[in-house]
Amino acid sequence: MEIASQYNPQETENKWYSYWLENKLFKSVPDNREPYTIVIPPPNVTGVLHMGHMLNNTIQDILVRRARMQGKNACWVPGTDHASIATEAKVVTKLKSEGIDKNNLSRDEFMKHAWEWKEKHGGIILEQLKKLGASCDWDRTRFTMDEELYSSVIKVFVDLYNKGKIYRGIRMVNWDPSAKTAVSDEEVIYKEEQSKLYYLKYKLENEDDYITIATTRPETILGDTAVCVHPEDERFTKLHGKKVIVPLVNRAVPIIQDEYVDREFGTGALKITPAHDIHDYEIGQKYNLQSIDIFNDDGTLNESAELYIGQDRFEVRKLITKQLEEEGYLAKIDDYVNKVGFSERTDAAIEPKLSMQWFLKMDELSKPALENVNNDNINFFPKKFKNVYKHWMENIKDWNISRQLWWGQRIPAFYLPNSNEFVVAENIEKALELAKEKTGNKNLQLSDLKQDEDVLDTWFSSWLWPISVFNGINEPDNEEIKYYYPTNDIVTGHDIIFFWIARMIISGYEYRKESPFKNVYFTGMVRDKQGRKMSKQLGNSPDPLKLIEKYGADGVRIGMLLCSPAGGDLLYDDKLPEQGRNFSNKIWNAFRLVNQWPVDEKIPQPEASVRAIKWFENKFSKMLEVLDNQFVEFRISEAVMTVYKFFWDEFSAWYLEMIKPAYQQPIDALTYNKTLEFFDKILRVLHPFMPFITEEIWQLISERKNGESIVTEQIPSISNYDEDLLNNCEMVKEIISSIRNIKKEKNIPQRENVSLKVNPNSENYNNYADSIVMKLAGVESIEVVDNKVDGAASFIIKGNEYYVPLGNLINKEEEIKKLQKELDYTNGFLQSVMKKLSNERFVNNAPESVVAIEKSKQAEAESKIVSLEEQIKNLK
RNA sequence: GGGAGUUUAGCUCAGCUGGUUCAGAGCAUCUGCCUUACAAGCAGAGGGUCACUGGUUCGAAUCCAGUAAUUCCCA
Repeated sequence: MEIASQYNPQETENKWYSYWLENKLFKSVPDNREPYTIVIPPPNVTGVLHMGHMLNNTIQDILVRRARMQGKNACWVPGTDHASIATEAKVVTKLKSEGIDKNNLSRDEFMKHAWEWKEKHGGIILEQLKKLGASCDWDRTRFTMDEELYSSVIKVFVDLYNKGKIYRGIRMVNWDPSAKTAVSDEEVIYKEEQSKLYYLKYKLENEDDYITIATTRPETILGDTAVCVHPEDERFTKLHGKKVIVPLVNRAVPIIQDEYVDREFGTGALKITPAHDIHDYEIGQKYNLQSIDIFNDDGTLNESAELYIGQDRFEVRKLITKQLEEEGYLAKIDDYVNKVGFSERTDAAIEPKLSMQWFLKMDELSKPALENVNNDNINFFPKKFKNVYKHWMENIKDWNISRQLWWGQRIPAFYLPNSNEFVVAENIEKALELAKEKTGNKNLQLSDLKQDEDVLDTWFSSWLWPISVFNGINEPDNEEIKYYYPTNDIVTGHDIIFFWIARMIISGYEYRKESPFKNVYFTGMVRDKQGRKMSKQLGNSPDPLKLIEKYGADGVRIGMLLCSPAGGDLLYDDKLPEQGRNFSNKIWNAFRLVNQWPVDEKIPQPEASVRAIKWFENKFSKMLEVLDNQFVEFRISEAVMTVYKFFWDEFSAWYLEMIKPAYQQPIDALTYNKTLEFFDKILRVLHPFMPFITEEIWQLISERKNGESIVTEQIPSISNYDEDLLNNCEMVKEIISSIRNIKKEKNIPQRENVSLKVNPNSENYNNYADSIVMKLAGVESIEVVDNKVDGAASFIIKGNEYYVPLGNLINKEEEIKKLQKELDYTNGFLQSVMKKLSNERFVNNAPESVVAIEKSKQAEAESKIVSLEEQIKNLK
């Protein structure tokens, strides 16, 4: 069969992915095997695949495929998250483009549009994951608003409410005026902004003097209810107890004193707007100040502002500055850099706002979650995130779980007629019963109850994900949850350690008395070459699907992993998938080589092949051991490098060369079969990393039955290996390289044979692998001698002297120079060893083994010096 | 302002409890090769005062302290 010299991934990848699906190879049902479970971090239903997903899901796929090949019942649960704010924003925008205003729709009508949008666009990202080769059990695909998952969330809300963990209260929240909802602290991104510091003059009441305050937000003066100075600030002592007039609105407000004020900042006098700044709010509480909320939900000014009613806050900033200046209140404007919070979802500037919200009490709930990470019942990789986690958990604040949106799980609180009183129940029928009980009014109707308008924070549903995907909230004793929970590993970016990881652990202990997973693997952020985050604005994020098209999924997977130590950021560069593609090609060509050899059953097995096979078996075992340890420690990028180098160097460059038959000569059957067996084994080790090419070659390497696949083959298991044999082979490799180098220096073609003479001075010498030396180095004879050889290039390995007689090709001058250089180096080395050994304190204090090592270094160096000196003498 | 991390070759990073394997890997660079699996390749080579200063020790990239740079988290 004619096989292309370059591997073409496009042709094979779709073929095998369909084959895997058709044969249900990723399907998992509970049985008596050990389970291995991962739940996917559900990507946003609005999202498309980006580089972060690529990395994250490649790692998960590797873990799952490996577990599957270790005979475990591997289950990778895929799904998506409803992303309330992001999705609602998308739908609103889409409706707008169709001329529909959300405000004119009923809740039900809007939800219909939203579901339509979800059905149409919500599955894109999962389809993209298939291109990457993700071996998810697709039959298990879940969505956080699926009925089962929705009801789980509601059930948990009711339960926590009944346990007294959920309360309603007025709080200063981060208000997103674009989405018109509160967002959590974690969803606010602070960015440095070039802004201005405005110095405004407030006139004292009934006096001609004034006090100057500094603010970055002049529009908020309309909500001012005090001016605050530091009690010990002598500049203002005379003003204590007086009142000032807020400009434009002419409201008289008190001057108060509090140590919160930073005397160095601005003028040392601070305006206080309790309704629109968290610190001002606290001060307002402390001094019983009035709160004047001057903003509407959309960020325009309301009637309480008295001025500029209905205009946007940023527009008002410009207008009011102008007016203040015109009316003589503006002292000056400075340039100023400050941090402004923006909504993660809509990028609108966050407005601190007082509003009625639902909260979850976290202090008690979070205790087991803190403890079990502290005591390593749950392991974080890398370890350093334990600190971050601990710090957050120890200072945990109540979680604002309500969002003023429609898309999401609606809060199951039902208000009594014309009242702020409410009951909480899983459905309105139950709520009605409770309401009747509560009011004693038997005549209440369903229509009398009014459900809370808010929905729950998306994370309030995804924190249940490892449980709810197995329906473990609704049916806590079902077979699936009992079998798959707790899951094994979770893989996610470290940026959602609080959003998601911490909260999943909390809910895990609350609802299953057990952590949702044993290991948490945090990936780094994918950045561009210059270290910048990938973002749409910068346009520095490559399209993953195009990359897969260009380099193959296997190539991209390898590329992502090569430079991604756990938790460390990885700087993406096209060089990476290119390296991965090159590796695919290397594997492909190794297969081509083996595949084209004619086999002759009758010819005997050459000795070199016997030795090579023995060596390779041992080398392979050792590699498996190394790889295993790397997986235990989640050193995935090192594991990739291990298999990469093993295939490229040990298998392709050494083993295949050792057993390669002469050009157009057949290979003996024993060696051939053994080589196919090795190839098969390596493919299985490689499969979790590169699923497509390994399947392609595995299918070609031997006849396979329909439905058979490398996906469900066993990964080779570790066996013992002989370290001495491996060391010996490393020595042989050195000999071969040395001879090749000599040939190169003397311009002797590599395939021209030379003879080799050995003066074996050390017990390390053996002729076990001479046949390999002869074959790979192009040596026609190896002869043991007991003295120096004239007219020869030489080298010393492990105390043994090797000579390649070259007659008049030898340039004595050059040879002496070379030997002298090595002699000088060895002398220096010996001196440093002697320095140690002559130090009494070293000899007395260091462990014996260390001293012994130094002594053997001394002996080796001394004997090397002797033979180098003799060689030089001989040449002269 | 508080806390955590990082600093090793041009780049990205390994170096676990101090002592042959301790100064490494991959990529990049340079040199020579279209050698009958692979130029997406082969054979070689160069490249680091292990951020800086001091300490502990017979011995420090490794432990301790301080300094600097840098990143992240929290306020």
